Amino acid sequence: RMLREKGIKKSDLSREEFMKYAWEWKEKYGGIILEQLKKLGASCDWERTSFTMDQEYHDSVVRVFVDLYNKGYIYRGLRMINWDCEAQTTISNEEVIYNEDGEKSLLYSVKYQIKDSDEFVTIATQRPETIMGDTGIAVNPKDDRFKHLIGKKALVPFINREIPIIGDDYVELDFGTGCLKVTPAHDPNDYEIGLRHNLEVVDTINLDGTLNEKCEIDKYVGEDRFKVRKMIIKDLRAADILVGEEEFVTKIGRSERTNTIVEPKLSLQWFINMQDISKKAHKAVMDDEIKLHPPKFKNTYNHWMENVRDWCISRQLWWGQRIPAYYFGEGEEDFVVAETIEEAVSLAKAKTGNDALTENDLQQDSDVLDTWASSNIWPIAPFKGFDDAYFNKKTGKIDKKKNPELDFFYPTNTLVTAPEILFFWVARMIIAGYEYLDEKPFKNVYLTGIVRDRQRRKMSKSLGNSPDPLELIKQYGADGIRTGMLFSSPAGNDLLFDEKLCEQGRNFSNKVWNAFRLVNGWETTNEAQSEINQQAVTWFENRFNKALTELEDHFSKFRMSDALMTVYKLIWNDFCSWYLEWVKPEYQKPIDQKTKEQTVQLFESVLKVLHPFMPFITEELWHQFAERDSSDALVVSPWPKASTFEDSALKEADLLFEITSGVRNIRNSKGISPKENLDLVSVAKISGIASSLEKLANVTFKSSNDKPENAFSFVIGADEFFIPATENVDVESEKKKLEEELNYTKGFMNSVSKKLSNERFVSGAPEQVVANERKKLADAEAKIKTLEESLEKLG
RNA sequence: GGGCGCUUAGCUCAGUUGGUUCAGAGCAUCUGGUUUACACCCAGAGGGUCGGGGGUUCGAAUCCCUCAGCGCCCACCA
Repeated sequence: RMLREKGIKKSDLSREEFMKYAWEWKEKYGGIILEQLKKLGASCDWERTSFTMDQEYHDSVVRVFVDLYNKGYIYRGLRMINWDCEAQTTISNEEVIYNEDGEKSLLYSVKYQIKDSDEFVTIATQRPETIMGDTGIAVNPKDDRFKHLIGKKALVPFINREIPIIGDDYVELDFGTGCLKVTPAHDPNDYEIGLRHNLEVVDTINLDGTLNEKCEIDKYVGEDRFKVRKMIIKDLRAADILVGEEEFVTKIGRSERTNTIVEPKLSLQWFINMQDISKKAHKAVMDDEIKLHPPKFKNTYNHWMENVRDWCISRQLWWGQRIPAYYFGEGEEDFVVAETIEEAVSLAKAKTGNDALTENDLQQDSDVLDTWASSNIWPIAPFKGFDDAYFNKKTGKIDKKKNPELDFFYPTNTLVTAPEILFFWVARMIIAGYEYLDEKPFKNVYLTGIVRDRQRRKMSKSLGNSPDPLELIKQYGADGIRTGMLFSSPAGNDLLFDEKLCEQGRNFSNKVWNAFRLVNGWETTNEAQSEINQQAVTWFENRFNKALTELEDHFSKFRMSDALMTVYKLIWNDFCSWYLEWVKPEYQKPIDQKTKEQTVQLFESVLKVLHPFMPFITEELWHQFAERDSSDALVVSPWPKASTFEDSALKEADLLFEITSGVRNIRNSKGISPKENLDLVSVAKISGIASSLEKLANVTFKSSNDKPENAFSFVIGADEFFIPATENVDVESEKKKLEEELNYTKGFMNSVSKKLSNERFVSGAPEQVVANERKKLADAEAKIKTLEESLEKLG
């Protein structure tokens, strides 16, 4: 495409010149991609980049082809390819241009006589010039109009060839006439039908687009196919068997090079027989020896593998590994397959018995291998697995024990790739892995989503909706972008890229940075650690371990955005909003030495779990907290080990937070400033956390059985909390609030007791579930009692 | 046409074998707050009949059937 934009046509170039341009492109853009990855903080071994067209890799690809050929997996077979009659060459699918609006064409209806009968069938065709290549007529077996004809013979107009009428589902009931002429040599679909029904192949068109003598009508021989179309229409009309002409729009393919209409042509291509070679690869995934993430792709994989088709590996291109087949004649068997031309010569001599053969008598296949036929050995080739030292040519197996690098990297942990190449690439790597090492190439396959924009459109050059990574990094920082992208990549779904998420990521980096500024700025004192701070530290240690356990679970299931969200909430809500506020000394006052040290330690643990998402800021802070050299860098520091956590410590803090929120709620709704210290009265037994509560909620706690007269209140569990008011409390609105809560609780209690009075529930449900319901009932009853008493008091 | 999957708050998505108040999170929205690490911020609130209908069950977002809509992969109309 780049060359086309420069106005250079592929036909103007030789293979060598084209390759030069292709390499230039690769050097330029391959380099840019690597630099972008580095800027984004991808943690890779940059010394080990590899490329499938590197000489060594190239040699491995050729070696594999020869090996698979010798093992009998590779064969030559017929397949439809695109032929350019003017340029006299095959062209790849990419070089066929389809006019988006289609081109107007005519659909002709032609009568074919049924043998030994006066009956006719009418077929529809765009290409009457191929009539002489017809070797069958197909109808849909469900078509009542025609099914009585199946098994009979029809006669091809003018030449009276007898052709069978067959039933095939391929035929549409409501297109054309419902009868299809089958011309296996000149149409890909007809070829497939022909294979299914063992139809003869009659190739009536020469490589230059003229008809040959196989069409059996002398005046057409040597004439161009389009001229013959005009001639035959005339003849059909004259014979009174052309019964209809209908205009319709068709998408016809034209050659990019010459703009001539592409001729489908049967040609010998190279195939890999997939049936046997793919069996182990199929089983490995079905048995979870290799795990696909998300697991739904297991179904897709299974279906593909069960119906695996032979793989056509030759491509009519220049860029790629040339097929190492060398021809010495025109016959179907007049070729040899060899890694080098020298070997080919000696093989050819042996095959022909002609000792005079030289390199000049051999012609290498002009096609190259499908790109996936080289990338399928990606887990092996970069580690030189196919070198003579490790690859046994006789057995066709690799001994990885002799190759420490390969032994170390094979199998690798996880392959990260896009779902649309699950078959093209992933499945074929697995197949190659079992073929050459009898072992899986990787343990996990993580299939990412496709990056789309906010409107779910794919990122594309023409839409201009793909942002420049470097520009984004300038705006939001690499950490911000990574975080933004991971926020939006739930496992197995497409990744809806939105700059807003990068902004959220940037804000998060900022939050972390500000937390650092706070902690780093604390002066210390020798005072003993207060009970409050000690409680806070204990709580956060437990909270951290719980989050770490969750995090490990998410990672093990490859749920990246969930993992990120766990860390995000741990830091923003638990560490910053609760913990730091809990231990934070008064303005410009010092903190005790022990709490500061513990806080820095906790902060460092938090940095560790954040590091995979935000490598830059976490590494920076890691070195701000202490003098550390590169061997102590965060990126190589050990991942924290999840230890057990005390649920009781977490529960106690939950109560603390709940009461604090209750107080804040009242402040908010009554317009009381957070700075104003309030009295908080309750019978609740919270002495253990009272001092922490006083700090976090800015209250003075008074344990008392007396309910204050003029007070705001809220209920937690079965306990009521009062904040005595200085002004008169609106009794009605307090009552209303309590009544609402009472109603809700009563409704809840009803549903629970209804459940418990159901004989079948109590006897049917597991004990644990029933016990839980009973507890719910008891709690609700206690709460109702409290609420009712309070309402009574309010009158 | 064949196969796979999806439909839960305004948006993007969690919800593991049906049973802890299970209807959730983040963002967005709304209310109040700035000499105190952070307005790129703090505190709080509202918001969903879990696509429609039917069934199984003591109990369904979760299992089954059906209808509707959407997406992806493969094969593609003489």
